[in-house]
Amino acid sequence: MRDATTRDRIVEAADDLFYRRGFDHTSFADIAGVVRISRGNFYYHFKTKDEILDAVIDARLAERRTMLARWEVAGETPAARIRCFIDILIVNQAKIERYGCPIGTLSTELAKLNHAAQGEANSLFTLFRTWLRRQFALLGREGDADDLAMHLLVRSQGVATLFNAFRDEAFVKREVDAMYAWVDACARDAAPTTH
Amino acid sequence: MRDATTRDRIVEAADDLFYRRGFDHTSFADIAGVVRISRGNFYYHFKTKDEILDAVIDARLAERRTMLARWEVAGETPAARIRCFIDILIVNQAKIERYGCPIGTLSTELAKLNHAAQGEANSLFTLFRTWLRRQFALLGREGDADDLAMHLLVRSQGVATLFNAFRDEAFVKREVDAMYAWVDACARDAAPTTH
DNA sequence: GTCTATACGCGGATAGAC
DNA sequence: GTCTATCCGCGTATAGAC
Repeated sequence: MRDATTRDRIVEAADDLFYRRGFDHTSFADIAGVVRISRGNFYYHFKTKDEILDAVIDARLAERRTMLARWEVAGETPAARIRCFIDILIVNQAKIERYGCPIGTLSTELAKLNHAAQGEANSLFTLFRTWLRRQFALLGREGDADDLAMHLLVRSQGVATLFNAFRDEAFVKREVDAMYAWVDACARDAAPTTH
Repeated sequence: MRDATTRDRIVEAADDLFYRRGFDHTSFADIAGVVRISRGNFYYHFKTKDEILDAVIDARLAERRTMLARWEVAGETPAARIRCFIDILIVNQAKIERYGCPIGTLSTELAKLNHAAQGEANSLFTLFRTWLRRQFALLGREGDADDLAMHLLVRSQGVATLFNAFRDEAFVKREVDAMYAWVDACARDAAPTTH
């Protein structure tokens, strides 16, 4: 792999700062400080701050798509793959505790800013929604796969928000276990395959 | 009731704007425009913007306490009172669709800003958590009342976040119905009273 | 491609008149 | 108690040298 271009390094730093501090609250000076370039140099790579946001969202989309592809390989059954999704709350525990969910908090912030990129940001949610829907369908829940996908997004978003507020690890563990049990129940309730 | 003081009107306008646009993104000029006072006049009533935030949080706490007291009267059973909480998602549907949950989004924003008032803002969550815990205990679930309270907060927060992103009313209705059913199941699972 | 210098408005905050 | 005038730093963005 070649060295990261300056553009790539800007996007990477912005991604991190937008997550940790929020999009609006992150300044060019903040990003420049991380990337070690001057503020003026920014405008060679991007015309506006909004263009950086678009690039960050694209990068997040690409990264999550790669992650989903990995789960396809790692999970032998649909239930196992859905558990990979639930496990994000454990794997990224430290970051979620401090900064919440990178997708949910960006979506929420852009809604308040009434920002043009709201739709782009929400496509991150849609990526997971669609993927989960397929897993639930494979689980034998074709009829309500999308409802189940949304329900799981609800619970993971809620856990992220409240973990960020209360910072209680035992709480996350309980909720994750409850989600595991719920997925198992979904599988049990599926109409038995007839063949 | 006496006329609202200028201070009250500032707090009321700030409360609304902090909710709709976010705390950081709301300027003194924005609030002054609503209240129809000059920017200079602010500093007679508050020393800093952070003091306005404290006052807004206090106002929200007082308002929610009043609301909970109303529910105590309106709901004949613990289950009915818990349903009052769930119904916020319906009653405030239009606002949640546009701006999310006023408590959750403030908590999330202050965490990113690493703001001193994080604890104050989280006390809004605690208010509901404690109240719900008591209702679940009265329902016969003394043993895990707090876990159940947190679980309901998880689901209402998650629904608010995803409703704000996807703006799908049918989704809210489904999730609210599922929460109703879950509360009923909680009541059924309670150990039967022995006397 | 990266830099320095700079424009220019908006942010919170202060001083002091009325 | 409310106003006007003003300070000053930081925000995005631009111009142009190297």
